[in-house]
Amino acid sequence: MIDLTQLRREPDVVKTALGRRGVAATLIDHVIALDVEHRRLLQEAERLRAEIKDLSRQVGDARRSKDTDTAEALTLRSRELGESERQASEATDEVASNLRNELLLLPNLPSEDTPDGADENDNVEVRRWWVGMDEGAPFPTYEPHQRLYHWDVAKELNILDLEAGVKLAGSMFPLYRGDGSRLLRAFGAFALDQHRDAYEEIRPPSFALTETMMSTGHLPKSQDDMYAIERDDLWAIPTAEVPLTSMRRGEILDEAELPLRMTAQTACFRREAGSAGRDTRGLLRVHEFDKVELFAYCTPEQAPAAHADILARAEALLQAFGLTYRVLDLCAGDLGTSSARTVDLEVFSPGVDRWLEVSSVSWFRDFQARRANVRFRSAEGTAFVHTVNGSALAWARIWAAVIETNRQADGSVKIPDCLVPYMGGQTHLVARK
RNA sequence: GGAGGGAUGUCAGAGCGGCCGAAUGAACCGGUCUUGAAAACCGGCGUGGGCUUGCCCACCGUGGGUUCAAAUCCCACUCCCUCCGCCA
Repeated sequence: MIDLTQLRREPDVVKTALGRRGVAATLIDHVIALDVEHRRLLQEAERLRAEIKDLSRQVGDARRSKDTDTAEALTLRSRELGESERQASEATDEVASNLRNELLLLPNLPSEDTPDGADENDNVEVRRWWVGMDEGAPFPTYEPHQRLYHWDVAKELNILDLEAGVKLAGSMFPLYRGDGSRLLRAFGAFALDQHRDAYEEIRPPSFALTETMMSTGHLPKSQDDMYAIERDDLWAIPTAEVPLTSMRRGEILDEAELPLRMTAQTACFRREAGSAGRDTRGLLRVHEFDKVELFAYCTPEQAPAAHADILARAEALLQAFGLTYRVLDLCAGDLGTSSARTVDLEVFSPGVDRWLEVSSVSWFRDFQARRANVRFRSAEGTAFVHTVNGSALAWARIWAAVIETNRQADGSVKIPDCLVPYMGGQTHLVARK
């Protein structure tokens, strides 16, 4: 949620900033008008309530001094006011609720460093990395044996059974088998171990309350992309960001606790409502995938470093896996609702011959903290924390990229060295009967 | 799923329908005393909102209701504790 006080004080700043993401100025003017109306009604309701409270006190005094006539008269007067107060309060609540609903739909202000642009085509490529780049090696040219789709490689090796997934849960719910499943486990175990030095490992619930989904900004706007369990009023989490951001919801943290860093691997559920028919092959786009998330509550001053740390860790994993990747600075038009600044990581996967998004590292300023009401106390008083988070990493696409990139001429797939201990010493995936 | 008990500030813990945003104690912050510390004593000490910056309003698990007036009475829900049932 954006800061209403800021909207009042500098409406033009907000309009310009949100205009960069395509929000119409008239929409913001409407919110401002609602706010003015709300305060007008609020004052009236509060004035009436103050008067009733005062009369009630007088009734009490009159009753104590056995002045029944005065008490009766005051009671009558107060009862009349009560009706007006009830109406005024209802009107106030209605406008307040409209105001809140509109406010919840407004996205965050992009940071100053976020590049201009309308959509993903305007994202700015910051840099690329590939094995040997530091020693002067050119961008990799991939061999023919690496140009096989991962779903075909997987079939040869019997490590993925997409048909079985379809049978169980419908399309885009993958089922991993044998070493394929073990590889997935290795990814998660390795990554979580890498983050242990600074991030507390959390295993949160896979479902969340509506309120929890509201806090990160996934509701109400992206409702159609979420799986709902209506009977129990729960939602399947689309990322561990959802539970982690709400872990300290409604609390005031001690400044000394910050930055408070956590990591969690969870299943992530996404309906992908807007992308039916796109990327339906293999693991490019799936309804359920495992992901390790890095998260931090921090002070505004700590936020840039916290953001940089998450990005560095995600990159370190990609480098450890030996994958080619690029870093994109997302433009204002492509930013997620809650984010002020986002950097995406995309790996190049030679089989499908495409860049695949495997991480998104975002800084939300106090947008989510305001929704979740997470504050910190310092010498200067209390203020909302900043939240930052990022994937390190989303495993389905990493799995695909490793399978394609590391396929050898003999058809086996070399396991990245860092994962070998997590694969029980196994160095290659080979066809098994 | 059934029966009973509970939910009040950072914590513990009072609270009669009427100066109750809330006693008291602890913690914490400041001061006096002290060479220093402890003790003692004095003062301070929740969050949010509105506007005429001094006042007003809201908040005692959540949401409704009764009343001139609700932390207090009534209803529903949530969570915690105890017991029974079921269960990986």
